[in-house]
Amino acid sequence: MTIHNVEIAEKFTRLANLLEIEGANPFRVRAYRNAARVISGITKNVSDLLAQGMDLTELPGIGDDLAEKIKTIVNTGELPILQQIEARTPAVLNELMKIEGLGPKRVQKLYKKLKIHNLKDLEQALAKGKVRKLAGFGEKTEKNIQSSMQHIREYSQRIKLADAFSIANRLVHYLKLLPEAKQVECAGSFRRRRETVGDLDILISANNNEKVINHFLHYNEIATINSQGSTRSAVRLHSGIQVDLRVVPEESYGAALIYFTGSKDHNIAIRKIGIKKKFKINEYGMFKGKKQIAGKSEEEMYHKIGLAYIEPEMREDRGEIELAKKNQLPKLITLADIRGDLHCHTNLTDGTASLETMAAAAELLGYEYIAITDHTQHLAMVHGVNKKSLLAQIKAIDKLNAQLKKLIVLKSCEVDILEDGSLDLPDEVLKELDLTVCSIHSKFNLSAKKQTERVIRAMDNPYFTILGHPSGRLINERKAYQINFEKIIHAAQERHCFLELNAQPDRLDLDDAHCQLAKELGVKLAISTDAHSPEGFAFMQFGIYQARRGWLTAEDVINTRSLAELRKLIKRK
DNA sequence: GCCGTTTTCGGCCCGACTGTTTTCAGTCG
Repeated sequence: MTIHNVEIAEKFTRLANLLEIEGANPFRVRAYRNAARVISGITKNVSDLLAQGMDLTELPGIGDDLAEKIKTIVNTGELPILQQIEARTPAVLNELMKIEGLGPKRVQKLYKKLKIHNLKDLEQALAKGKVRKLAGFGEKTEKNIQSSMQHIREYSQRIKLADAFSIANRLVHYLKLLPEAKQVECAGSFRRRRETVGDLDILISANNNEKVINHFLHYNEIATINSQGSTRSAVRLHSGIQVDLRVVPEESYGAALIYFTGSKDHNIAIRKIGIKKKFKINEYGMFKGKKQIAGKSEEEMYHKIGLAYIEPEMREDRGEIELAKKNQLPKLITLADIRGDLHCHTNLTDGTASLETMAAAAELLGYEYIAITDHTQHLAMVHGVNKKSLLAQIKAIDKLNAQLKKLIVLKSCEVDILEDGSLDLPDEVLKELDLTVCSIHSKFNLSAKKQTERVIRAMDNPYFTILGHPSGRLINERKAYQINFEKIIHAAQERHCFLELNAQPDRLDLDDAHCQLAKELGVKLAISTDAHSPEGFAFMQFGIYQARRGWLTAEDVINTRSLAELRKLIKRK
């Protein structure tokens, strides 16, 4: 049995929560939390690394003790200290920590005084009015707990980045209407472009706080106001998302932007560098004694502590700070680098627009090329193409290309990878195409071994070009299928194939960590929208964000190339 | 529990807001 990194991380997180509830040394708790984060941030399997003889104490925040505990988990699947603690403190207390306003101290009190073990117990105690009678609790706390529980029941998930975009942009636009608001930005995980967003953190620089906060509180999408002070306020919108607003003076804007963009771990790391240089860093700026020496802009803050400017998408404390020290940060890809889209559908299968309409839309975007990739016959549900209909489409594309002035339409299709790893159309048809996108659309539940072999066998076909949506996950809906990515990426590298970063907002597949792994192992990606309509081409921006989170440069992505270069690059050897 | 160009012991990021207090603990980001 292989133990996966997420399982190790989950054990440490559970241990940290329970220790905290028991009132353990907070720094010990932090050490376990940190270990969970470090482990889950490693793209390679820790059990494999151990088998290769790696010394885990080389990892940041992992000392002799934690290295030993990780080994124990890998070898036995168990963490004895966690079992001991769970024997005396119920594991389900973890659930209670998710409620807003309940931290370790209050959870401990609920458990010890009222024998509350889980959400159900809590609900009953609340109904009987027991909670408000506890010392430190009161009527308002009781109400807050009830409303947070209600919210958890209704919206347990973080929302997708694309959904957050429309909500955030509308709010930012509203806030900018006020002349007193000098600079307005949505910070937090939104600005780091994480694939899902928990809440929105809005930062404003102004010299009239009262007016700004008042304006904010009159936004017509606000459902409830949770807190309001002279520099910050928190509300919940009708859409269910929480918004935290913070107002700072202009001379602090850069410092505050770093602080509120996070991640928390990135901030802790840069504050530590500040401390070494005898500076104090907070959201108001950088201080030497009482004197402010930086704070107006992010660039100034980073430079003052000897770091190159770090793009928000990289601020996860995954090694970016070390690179910034050496001025070796990658130049991240931008939307402007993209010259074409290699995955889109027409109304021949499940798209909504004709070949001609899709081509015209791509031409308007200034693209040099697109690949038309309709589904193949195995996907009968959408009338996937067979040999005959694909050959007809090829003819239509030839005809269209003769008329188009700026764009070239590449002949392609999204070929189903069948269960045995064969492709859904015969080679004699595939050889007529410029490239293929090969994807799994069936048999998601194979074992990791079988699924991996299936894909690698497909790559053995000389007409395989790009592996489409490689993990098959749908964010918040469907988990990735079991597959060994390291093996897949190695196989792609050996066979001169490519992986897709599918830019559909509910896919964003590959994820950031696997983008990084592909780059490390020398495999290039195609960032493609999988557009099913002309509007679908606009999803490219979300693919770019994910790519930036995976540290990709224009060099790492094949559809940043001119058509001639692309043709050379995708030619199988 | 981790870690060291002030350290192998004694630190570990830091400030705002709420609610329950009557000066501050708890929580959050």
